[in-house]
Amino acid sequence: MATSRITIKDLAKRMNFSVSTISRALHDHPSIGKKTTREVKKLAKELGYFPNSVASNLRRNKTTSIGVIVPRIDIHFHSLAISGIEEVAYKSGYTVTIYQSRDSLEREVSITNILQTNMVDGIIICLGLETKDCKHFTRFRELSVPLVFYDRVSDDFEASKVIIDDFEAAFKATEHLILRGCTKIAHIAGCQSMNIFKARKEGYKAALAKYNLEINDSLIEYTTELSYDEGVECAKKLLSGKIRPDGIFCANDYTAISSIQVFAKAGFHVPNDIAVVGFSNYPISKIIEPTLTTIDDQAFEMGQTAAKLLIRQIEEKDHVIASETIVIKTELVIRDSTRTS
Amino acid sequence: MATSRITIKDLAKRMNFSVSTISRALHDHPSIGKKTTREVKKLAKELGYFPNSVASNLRRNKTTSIGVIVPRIDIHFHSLAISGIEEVAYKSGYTVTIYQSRDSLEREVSITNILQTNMVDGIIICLGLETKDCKHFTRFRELSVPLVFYDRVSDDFEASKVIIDDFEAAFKATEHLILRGCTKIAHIAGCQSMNIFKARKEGYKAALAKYNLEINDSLIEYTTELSYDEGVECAKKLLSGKIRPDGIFCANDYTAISSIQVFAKAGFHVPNDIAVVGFSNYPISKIIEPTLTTIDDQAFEMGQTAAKLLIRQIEEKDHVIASETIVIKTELVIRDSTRTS
DNA sequence: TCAAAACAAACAAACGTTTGTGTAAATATT
DNA sequence: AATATTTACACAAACGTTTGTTTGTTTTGA
Repeated sequence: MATSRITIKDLAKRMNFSVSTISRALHDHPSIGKKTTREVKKLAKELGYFPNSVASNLRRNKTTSIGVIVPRIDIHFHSLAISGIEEVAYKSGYTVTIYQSRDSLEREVSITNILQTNMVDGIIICLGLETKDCKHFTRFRELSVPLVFYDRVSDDFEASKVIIDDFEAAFKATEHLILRGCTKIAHIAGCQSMNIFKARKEGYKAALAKYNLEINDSLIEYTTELSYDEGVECAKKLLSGKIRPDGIFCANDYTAISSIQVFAKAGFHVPNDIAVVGFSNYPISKIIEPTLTTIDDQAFEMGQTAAKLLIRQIEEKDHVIASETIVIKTELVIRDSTRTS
Repeated sequence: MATSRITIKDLAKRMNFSVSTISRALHDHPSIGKKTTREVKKLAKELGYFPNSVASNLRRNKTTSIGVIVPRIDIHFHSLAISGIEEVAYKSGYTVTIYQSRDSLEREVSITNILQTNMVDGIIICLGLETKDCKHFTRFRELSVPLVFYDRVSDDFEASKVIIDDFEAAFKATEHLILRGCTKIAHIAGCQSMNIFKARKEGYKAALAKYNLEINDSLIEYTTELSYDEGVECAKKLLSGKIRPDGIFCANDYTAISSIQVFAKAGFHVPNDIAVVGFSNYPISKIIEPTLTTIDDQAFEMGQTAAKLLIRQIEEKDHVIASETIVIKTELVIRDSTRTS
């Protein structure tokens, strides 16, 4: 038998107070007597009263919940980011509801519909691969629901963003290879319709340029999704190409690992014959042998920052919100795949 | 300037209908004329009406949302499970809000408070390490909010559960080592206060017993959290122990990988000198060299099953709900770490 | 001692839906 | 043609809060 939930009304009836008095007492409103407040709270605890946030939300027109749209949550980068989001949301009293777009535009749009009826106070988004156009997000602007994009953002859409400087990170990574003596540095690139992967390639090129190394298109291999298997293919091409590289900067860790393995299997020593740098600092990168030098993309911190930014915008809603772009500092983590042994 | 949200009232005013007519029209209620229904829907679309689910939730006393409590979402097992949960929830029109207990009992309890005020329709839980006692969940039973536990469950608490047969999986894994010729099989075990890790150890022992192999306690190493580093320690102990094992069954993939690496570095060939089986089938296990034989723990499917079970219970709420325990089939994924080359 | 101020609580409306009931008009039944 | 039935809609209450306003009582200040 379900004992039905106890409400403010129940407390009011039991104590012969009005519901408004109970409500105010529970919120420590100054116009309620000290003694009354104490007793109301006591009884509330005794009876196991919990506020019904649905009712409260309706009345206050606020849900203290934020929606998060990610391509897939089982990708480590995103689960880490969500972890960061949840962490600051929890501490600020917000609730996090998650949605996977699975890189489908249709689903992303459908999620925006759901979010609109669900009345979240703000939304954090990492765009799906198919999304070229953010018009399905404009309505939130009209409804003054703040948005914060992270990692995969749209240049054309004005909103707050949390990103890393992919260009600078790639530059740093490539420069690291150069400084350790590599002169023929290859690049395994990600899908070029995504800004972040384009930026990584540009950073790579810029580093070569700075040190007067030739930029050779035959040393750049393209993938569509930076999978391990694609990495193997790319590495094999590099292995059998005209120019044998002595260093590779890969746009993620998976392709970096395939590269290491392909070259190692072909008899090359990593890093002595060929040094490899990845991107993301996935857990695997410190376990693989040799351990992988990589760029830490600060997923957790990105999530935290996005959430902080969003909550600030939610709570400053009366003020005009200036879109803000925060660039998170990345870190080059040097490990054995570039460390001369 | 925020154009304020349009409501049923607005539609009613514009069309000179009562709000009840609008509401019923939007829901295709038979007592509303075909023409009216059509026109209401048309105007609703034109004006960009979206239902306010908070109001609807309050009235219907139903939120079509489910809460998920996991220790940490950035653990691959959990992010995969959540992905499965989100997948079926999405298709059934439910929303998923996530909470991380971070293996803290205090936080787990605090989350139950939040969930109680947030009025979710049901909860999916993977218990934190500190949780020995589930009394903070009993109130949901009284409130008739269905619960489904997965993976880390409590034997003492009656509720629906989705688990794998850890005993059987461990048995299978160990048997696999035996059948390939291993006779001195070690085990790297997880925290024995958790059922699942205890079961894995028991399954290991049972397999040895079945094949009349000696169960030797000096071949069992214990860890507290099955970390990579702990795995290295355990493997080193096994390496320098009296009895040199020729096979290891590890309670997870990380410790399996450390074992492989420690033994390989000591000059042993994997799998010829020592075969290794892990547990979980983490992404890394098919990338590491040699690739790792392991038990696939079906995280995604567990999540899906938990969500299906929960939603069924939510929607059959008038009926008496029988607690149900579903055991997901695991799979032994045979790879190079046990495949004689 | 009396008005003014401060205190403590009640009243009532509102948030946007959903839904049981009531009621005219239109249609069907005889 | 009178009654019964159906159709199509309106009315109003309710869900559990929050909050502006009002009311009654007590305390303060001169």
